[in-house]
Amino acid sequence: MASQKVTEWRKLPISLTELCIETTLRCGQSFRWRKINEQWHCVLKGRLISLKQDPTHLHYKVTWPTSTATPKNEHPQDFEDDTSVLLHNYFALSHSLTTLYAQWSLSDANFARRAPAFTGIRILNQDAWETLISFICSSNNNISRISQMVLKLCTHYGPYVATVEGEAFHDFPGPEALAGEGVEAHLRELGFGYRAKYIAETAGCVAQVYGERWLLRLRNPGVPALRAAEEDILVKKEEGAEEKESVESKADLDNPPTYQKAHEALLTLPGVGPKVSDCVCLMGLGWGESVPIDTHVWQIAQRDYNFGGKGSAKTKTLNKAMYVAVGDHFRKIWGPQAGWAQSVLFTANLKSFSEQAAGVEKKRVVKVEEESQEEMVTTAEVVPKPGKNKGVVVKIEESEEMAATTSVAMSRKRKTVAAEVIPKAEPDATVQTTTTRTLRSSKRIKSQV
DNA sequence: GTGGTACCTTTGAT
DNA sequence: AATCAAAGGTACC
Repeated sequence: MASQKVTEWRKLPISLTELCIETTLRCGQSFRWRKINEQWHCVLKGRLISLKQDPTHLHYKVTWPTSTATPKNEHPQDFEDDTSVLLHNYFALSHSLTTLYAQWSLSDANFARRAPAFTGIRILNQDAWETLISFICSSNNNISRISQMVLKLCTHYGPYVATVEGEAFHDFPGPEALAGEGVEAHLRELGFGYRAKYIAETAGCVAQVYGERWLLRLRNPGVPALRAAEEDILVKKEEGAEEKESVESKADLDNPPTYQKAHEALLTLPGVGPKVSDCVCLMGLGWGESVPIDTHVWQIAQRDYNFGGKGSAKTKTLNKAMYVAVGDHFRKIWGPQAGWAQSVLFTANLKSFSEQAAGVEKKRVVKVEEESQEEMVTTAEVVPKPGKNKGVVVKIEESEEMAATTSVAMSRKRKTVAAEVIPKAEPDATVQTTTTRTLRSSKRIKSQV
């Protein structure tokens, strides 16, 4: 412990409206950041990162593990530069959040009303594998327990890195670590419930069938991976593999992934449905147009965007068609980074942030009171309602029509296929017929390995 | 092809 | 005190 290698504090210039770690790290994107003594800590890519923030800068220091005698550890100076790039990529700092908020506020009155209390919320560019497993854990669950479960995964299966104030920090375990024999039973003992099977089976698929590289190939090519060298590392790793692999690799260059393809591909994993797939696309693969529709966003869509209301009498519940319709609507009004805007409203809707929402809402009401009494009446209650929001009323007919066609396409893919077919990036024409998501077939895949 | 229901566990509300 | 719904859903019938 005394032999931990710790760098000095460094800083990146950034304003609180561009990034607010207090909100971004607590809003249910990443489940591993822990706050100790006013500093945030998390292991990313083998190193412990500690963060603190003031109005003008993000301060960070790095703690490297000592015992693991990788050659890199002998040159800590290389790592400091690496960490700066890592943080830049992790927080996706190439996007101007201020500009995005301004655009969303112009095109959406509801966003303009909610966002002022929740500035600085960014979508994190996280590791795809970690995002996948974390959000498999998230089903029918709450943020507090998800965080506990992810912590258990790390302490039981991930490599130890460092200790802060007596608390051990491990990195997130790789697919191989979670693909072992007794993992499912062990995770059940640890309180994972029915998710234990999903995690073990998905780990088996990724580690033994699809290959770890498969996940990286689903990334948005325009968004760099956490470490720029990540793809190269994986390519090198598998260079000695069979010829078939390299052929696939060439085919991929001709067929770059799209959001739709990535979404479909993830659906083949056990425990991954549309919502979890969208979370991985958005936060783990760099697809900004992905909009995960969970119970909260569905509530928002009904309350603030006229979904599931009088117009569409039948659909009170969120079915597959409605899932697509809601996402399409948000993409329409928010544009290519719709998933980023979604996370702002999502956070504003969380119970754990209700004070923050109420606080600014009160201030706003006072302001409005001076200007317009009529508006004041509608917003004085605890739950404000959309006032001048008629411009974004949903065109239900159009949405349902689109959803219907998509639904047919989605259902068509529910066919069992040989395991070898799945890992490949399919040609456009056959995308919908080459995937399966039945538990039986995923077991078959595992048993073939 | 849709819509309902079970699934693990914890927590907060009645 | 006991019971219940909800928690960033998915698989199966």
